Amino acid sequence: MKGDRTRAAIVERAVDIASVDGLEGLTIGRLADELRMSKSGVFAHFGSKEELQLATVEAARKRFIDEVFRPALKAERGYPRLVEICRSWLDYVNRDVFPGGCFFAAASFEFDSRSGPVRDAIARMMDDWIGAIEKAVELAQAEGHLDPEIEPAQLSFEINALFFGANFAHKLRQDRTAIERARVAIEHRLESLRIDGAPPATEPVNVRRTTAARPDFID
Amino acid sequence: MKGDRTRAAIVERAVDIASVDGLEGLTIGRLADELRMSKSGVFAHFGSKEELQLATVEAARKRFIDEVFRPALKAERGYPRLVEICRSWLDYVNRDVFPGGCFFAAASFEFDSRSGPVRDAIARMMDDWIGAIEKAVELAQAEGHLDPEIEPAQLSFEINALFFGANFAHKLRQDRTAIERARVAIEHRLESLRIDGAPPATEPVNVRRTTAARPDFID
DNA sequence: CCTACCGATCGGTAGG
DNA sequence: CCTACCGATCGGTAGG
Repeated sequence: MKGDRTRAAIVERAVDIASVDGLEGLTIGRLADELRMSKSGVFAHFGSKEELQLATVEAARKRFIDEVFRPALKAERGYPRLVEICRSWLDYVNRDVFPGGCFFAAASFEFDSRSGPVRDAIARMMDDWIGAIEKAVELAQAEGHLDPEIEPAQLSFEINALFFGANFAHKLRQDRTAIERARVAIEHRLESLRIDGAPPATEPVNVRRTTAARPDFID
Repeated sequence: MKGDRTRAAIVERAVDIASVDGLEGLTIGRLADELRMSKSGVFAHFGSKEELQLATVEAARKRFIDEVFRPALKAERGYPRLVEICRSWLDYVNRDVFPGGCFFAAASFEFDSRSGPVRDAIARMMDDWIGAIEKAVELAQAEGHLDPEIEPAQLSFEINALFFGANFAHKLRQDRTAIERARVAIEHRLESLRIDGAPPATEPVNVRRTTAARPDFID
């Protein structure tokens, strides 16, 4: 009982640390310090750093589903739900659900050239998530809301790419137009595939103009 | 002279290590082992780990420009060059110019929630690179090849996002359709903005169908 | 560029 | 859940 609550507290803290400093940057000593526990007290809950990392990925997965995916399922099945999943994702980055931005974007790029159980857990999560977007596309097609010719795997690839692009521009470039740019790109794309008469997205699509360019890319 | 060659060898190795294990995962001890040098021999070239990281980012920048950007400049100014920059980027991931995939995608997501000179160097590089894409868009507009209404910053945002999505799907998901999906998405988008009569891209755009979906995203 | 070393921290263990 | 400890490795230094 109490052990479970302690473990949960450790793992939630681990998720926040890892979203900023990475799953390899996560250390048992730092966790212990921040939670005012002994290192061995933290360690005992997991038995190895790898098990701690796996528990951290799993906790991040649950937080992601609770904060991003489940709320979007309330939207009407078909085109509205597909749009809502995308808006929910963009809102999740804006809301700082993880202090370091999207946990799984960071973890994906950290582990994409490694091997082992941690990489596999991250890849499984991303397969599932992209599969969920694909399923939303298929449902929108089945409802007669979306062009039946578009391949769900292609569209979910594009949507996910724009999510990562938004996270990147928002966090690294501190570009305050990033989220809106991604929303506009996604909703223009979806709108171009929407069947006449299907329920539209609730807000209009608007592009804002900003300034641009740096000349001196080559030294 | 000889010191310069040694330093260059250290830094090239550092780039390869960091593309796989990250700029924080890069250690002086491992570099020394792989290059059969003493730790202090490696260390003396830089004076601190941070300076080593900065030298590593700079070497990666040069390799990126040589392998991705400069070759694409040979293409005819305007629409053809814009397409060629995108193809060059996708080819660069396919060719394994860095063993861990795109160095700057990995570095961007590793440092996007940190502060300091290393983060700033990565952000500057990405600003410059995205600025170079913007400039290619502006040139295509100036040549009368591309819709003058599209905002260069919006289009370069979308293109860069699809690059990251390609790197992600190719490296983490080991999806062999990833590069082609990104190419199709980018070239469809560019084609939709191309002015009638402007020089087209050299190859046709083709979407291949593949299988999809996993059902059980929520446990 | 080397040997030899420093204190701090890493993941992990023993024993309670 | 703790104290007390282990060998290995970290970034960095002294002195040559």
